Amino acid sequence: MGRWEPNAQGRLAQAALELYVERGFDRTTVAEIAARAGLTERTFFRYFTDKREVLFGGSGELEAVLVDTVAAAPASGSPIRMVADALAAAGARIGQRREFSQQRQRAISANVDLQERELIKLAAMATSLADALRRRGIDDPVAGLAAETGVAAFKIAFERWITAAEDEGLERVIRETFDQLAAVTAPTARRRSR
Amino acid sequence: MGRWEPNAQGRLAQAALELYVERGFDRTTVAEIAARAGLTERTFFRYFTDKREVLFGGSGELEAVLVDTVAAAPASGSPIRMVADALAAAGARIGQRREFSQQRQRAISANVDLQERELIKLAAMATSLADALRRRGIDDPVAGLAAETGVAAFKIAFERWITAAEDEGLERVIRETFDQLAAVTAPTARRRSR
DNA sequence: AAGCTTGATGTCAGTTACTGACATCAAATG
DNA sequence: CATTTGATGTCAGTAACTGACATCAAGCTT
Repeated sequence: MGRWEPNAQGRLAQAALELYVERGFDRTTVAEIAARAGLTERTFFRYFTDKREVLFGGSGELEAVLVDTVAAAPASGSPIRMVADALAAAGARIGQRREFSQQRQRAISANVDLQERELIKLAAMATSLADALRRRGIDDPVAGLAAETGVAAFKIAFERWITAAEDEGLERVIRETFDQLAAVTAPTARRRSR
Repeated sequence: MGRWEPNAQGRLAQAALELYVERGFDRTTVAEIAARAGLTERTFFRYFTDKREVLFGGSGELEAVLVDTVAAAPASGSPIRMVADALAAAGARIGQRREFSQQRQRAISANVDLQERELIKLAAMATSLADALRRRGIDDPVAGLAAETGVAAFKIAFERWITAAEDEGLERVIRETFDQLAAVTAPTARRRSR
């Protein structure tokens, strides 16, 4: 048996999520999180750069999925197709833990600081996607546009998935949302009801 | 002559921008900003909710422009068209102060906390746009998608405008970017090089 | 004009996120 | 067995932000 309980980082993340849901992000102190995990405040800050980051541990892996998927995509696909596939692959990962995602999102929705952090994680995903596209020979502005609009679609899809009465499968929702995207951004041809 | 120098809020905002550019956001204390404006730290926090907000004073007006433009848009246009027009109108405002925007963006680019704040302002714009669209009878998911992808396009346009060698006119860049958007998100027809 | 009210500002004390420097101590290592 | 290492703790400090109360010129009332 080791000197300390195992998985300090995981215990901290778990304790933080519980407390953020129980009493809200700003009525939770880092000292409380650490105490619930059987550790001290100082140790919390060795694992997480700040009080918000504790909810965003998986974002590095997700970015890797995006980048790898784009890197491995067939060259025959359009940029937006590559982006859609990458985000669907990421969605397949996230989609496996809907219960957790819902709890986490409940905490985030209740606090602006956490929303800011979520947004910058999504922005980082967009940046990684755009870089990956450029490595596939796709120039700006297409690379940037495909990445940013793709992430925009992902946001919409994620929200629909998380608030739905039952689990429709995040990957599937993402694909449906990308189908709708094409119709929405098409030039003003239809609907010209003159 | 009044008891105090006029325009305390403006002086604080000016001093903050200067200091953020001169030595960076996190090497600037609120006390320093206040001192440069001839005020105290406490007064700073009466005008701005936090140290970041001081760079985002205009965001309320911008949202109003977006909402008003969508509300007044001809019913014959598509949702994405309404969004494009609204963002172009907002762009016309911002576009008049390129020098200021560049300085401000230099400060933001150098600091993650400021980037987070900027992202949530953009997200708020998207939310307002979506709400305005719904008031025009456009349902989800179209309203949400048009708003989010529109703001995504705006981001790309703004970045191009701000980094360009010379001022091409933000409104014009926005319109060009929306034109490219349709091509990017179109289904995989072209480019099918099999 | 004397007195009262108001509103912008200042002062001060307190909480909490976060950081750097140093201490501890069981386990791994040689 | 002595040494090193790595995860944790302790402690002191900075700075963002908040609440409570004080100040005082300008304007209003009578």
